[in-house]
Amino acid sequence: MQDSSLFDTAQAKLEKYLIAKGLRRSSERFAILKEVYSRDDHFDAEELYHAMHGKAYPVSRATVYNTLEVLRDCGLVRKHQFGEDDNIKSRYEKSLGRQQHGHLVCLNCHRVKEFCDPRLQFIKTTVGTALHFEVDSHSLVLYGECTDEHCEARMLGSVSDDMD
Amino acid sequence: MQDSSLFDTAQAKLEKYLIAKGLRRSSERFAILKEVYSRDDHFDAEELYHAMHGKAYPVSRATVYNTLEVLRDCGLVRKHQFGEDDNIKSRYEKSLGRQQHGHLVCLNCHRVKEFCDPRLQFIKTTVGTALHFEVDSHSLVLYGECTDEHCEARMLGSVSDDMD
DNA sequence: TTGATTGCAAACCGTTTGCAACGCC
DNA sequence: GGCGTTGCAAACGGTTTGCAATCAA
Repeated sequence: MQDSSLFDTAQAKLEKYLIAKGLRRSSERFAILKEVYSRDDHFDAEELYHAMHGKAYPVSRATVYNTLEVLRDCGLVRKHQFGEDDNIKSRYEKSLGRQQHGHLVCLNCHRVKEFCDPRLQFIKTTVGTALHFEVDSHSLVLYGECTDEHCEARMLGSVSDDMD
Repeated sequence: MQDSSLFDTAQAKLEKYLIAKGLRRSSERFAILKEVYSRDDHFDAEELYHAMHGKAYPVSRATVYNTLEVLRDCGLVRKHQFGEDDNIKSRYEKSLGRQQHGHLVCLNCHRVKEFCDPRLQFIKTTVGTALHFEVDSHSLVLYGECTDEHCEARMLGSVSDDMD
């Protein structure tokens, strides 16, 4: 499924969700969805807010937060809190058609990488059964330092694809 | 290693750390350490602040935060951000003599359970190698619903041992 | 028309900070 | 005695909320 059709599918899903819930199909909501699905990074609310201001539908911060919550409710975005320091703000990513994955957070350059490991599924099942717990979702974050060449470069101020 | 000797060890470690760093061995710091090591739950700063006010050394919020940071620096407490809702505050737990573990967070009763799974270590190693990443630490949180009898009871307002 | 949604700014809440008083070294 | 630490309250930053204006239904 390529990019544009992924957005089409997301848009259809949002439309269906809004109608089902009796919510309005405002242009702001679809504009935000479009921006979210044009991105491949883990952005925060402020970054999304600023990105929207270069677009046809600049929106307020309140609408950004409200809409992100709507998109989360209907499974179109995932929200993360990559703690481990004083970085307190939430980060978001599109979720349609992407399986849940773990994250690597570099404590130097703050870039985020993703990974999948099938063994995690076994852990969820084993632990859930052993501790009488019905697991809905999970968050696995590995903190450390990326050892590829971009990292040092980033610390000196150059830009790259998936900052923080 | 039983409880009191665990605190003794922690106290010795803190003392050593403070001296090494040229920091002062204030009574507040040791009082907070004592409270932290008398607990077996995942508490937040506010809970610790209130707990200290029943003790010989009531301390200010500023001191709570400052000291928790000191204890974290010397490896005596771990800090967590159990997101997945609007719960934005950090939670802490003693760490001396306890290996890193995963957490199960019940979305109903907000209780936190712990678990260890050796397979997680393999994931860290595999992923770290594959993605050129030196893993320092990790956070694995499973969200869902605990199915034991306490859960419903808690939702009706009764108290228990490890309220989130 | 009309009630949900938006935008703005003020409120909120966990956490941090500035500064005077305190107390360990 | 000097300077790190504490306590207080005010500031901070991300997020939420109240309310009037707007707009989809």
